[in-house]
Amino acid sequence: MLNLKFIQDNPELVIEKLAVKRFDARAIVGKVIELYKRRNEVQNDAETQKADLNRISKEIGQLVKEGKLLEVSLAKERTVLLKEQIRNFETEFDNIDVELAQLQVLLPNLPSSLVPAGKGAEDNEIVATGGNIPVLPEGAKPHWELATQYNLIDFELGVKITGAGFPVYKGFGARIQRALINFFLDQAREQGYLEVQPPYLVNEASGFGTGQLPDKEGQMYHDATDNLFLIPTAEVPVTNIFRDVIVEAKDLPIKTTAYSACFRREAGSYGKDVRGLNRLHQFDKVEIVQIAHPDKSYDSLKDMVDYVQSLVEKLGLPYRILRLCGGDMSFTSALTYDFEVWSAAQERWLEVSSVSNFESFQATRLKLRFREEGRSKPSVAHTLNGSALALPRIVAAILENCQTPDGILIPKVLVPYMGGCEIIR
RNA sequence: GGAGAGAUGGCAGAGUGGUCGAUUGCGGCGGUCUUGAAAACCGUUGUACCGUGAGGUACCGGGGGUUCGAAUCCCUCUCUCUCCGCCA
Repeated sequence: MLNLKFIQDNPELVIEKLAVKRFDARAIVGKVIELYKRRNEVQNDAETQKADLNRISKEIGQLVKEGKLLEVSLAKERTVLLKEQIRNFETEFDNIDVELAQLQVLLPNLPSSLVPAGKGAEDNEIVATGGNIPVLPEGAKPHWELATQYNLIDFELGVKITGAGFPVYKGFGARIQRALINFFLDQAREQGYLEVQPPYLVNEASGFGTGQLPDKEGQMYHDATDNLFLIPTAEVPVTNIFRDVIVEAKDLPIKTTAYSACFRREAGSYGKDVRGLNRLHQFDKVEIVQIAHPDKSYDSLKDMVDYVQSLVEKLGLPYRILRLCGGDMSFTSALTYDFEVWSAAQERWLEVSSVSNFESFQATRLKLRFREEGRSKPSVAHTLNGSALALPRIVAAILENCQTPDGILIPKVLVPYMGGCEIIR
């Protein structure tokens, strides 16, 4: 979320920047400035009177000790009005504070200056492409047919056990999942990421910290009995490791990676978008997260984009990298690069990674700060994260792109992770 | 699920109505000493908000109450730990 003082000092900038995200911030910003000013006035009034009350209280303590009972009761009388005024100011302050907090979470993050204007997916900028689009043999099949033919994934079984969007992976299908997870984690470790295994259920404070709450609870599965949420991405628990934390500047950037299952309700999706592995309620993903110095966070972003690019390169998948336009970006992001791989039988691009710099937007909510050497005050850090990578669509692309009349060719980098299996027959 | 204990500053751990933002120890930082280091000694060491500043206000798990005054008393919620039960 945006800092209130920042909004007050830069109202025009906020309005202008959020217009790129197609968000009209004028009314909210105006209200914020008005309330913020009033809140400061009220705070000043309340604190001045509290200082008086505190002083009188001390005097009373002294007078009691000296046995001057008449003065004591006179002093007590003086506090009656003071206390009432303080109560009034505090009530007003609290009301304004609540109102400000509600307004504050309505404002999206400001997009970076690199973000192109635009409405939706069609306005995203392609900044890089790589790999070769394969020419498929006669009778090439989409991944859901291949998955059934080679007995890799049982969608029907998942429906029986749970419902649509919860496939059961079997045999080499299960194995290629495990191979990808291990490959991704090993690669991340070599890049200096610390591997962690986070909880899959998070509390409300964590959901708020990374921006899923209060607005997007519809995206997450919720356990009402204990008021816990199934994570939609490891980003939530991993980033919340750093909630209410002050780190040392010399330790930045802090690089963390985690594999987790991810759970998304995906209400409202239908049709070809949810066919096969295209969109699931439960899927596997390896996530990378960085905590960075504000001056260096765009270096971190580049580092992460380069790294994700190296993964799709190593897997030999045709890909492109998009810089998302204002209209297609998430609420919390300042700059996002999406990675898409070519799904040769479906003949469409599938998003497999989204790498974002949130700048101070999450960190402000998280109260994640860093301290420079010496005795300077702590300041708010920057957070970034990215998928590296999400599995299902990678599996879909491998099945489709690597199909041959003899079977599915396993990408070379995965063969050691598949017990030497080079082709699924 | 049953029973009990507890929540205080980076950590450990005092404090049971007034001068307590909070004794002390450890850790951290600065200094003296030393060829250097250790030890010893001295000093320093939370966060947020308001204020140009001096300074002020708040925070002892969260919320509410009693009181001129609450870390301290009362109510309530949450969480943690221990023991028993169950169990991967």
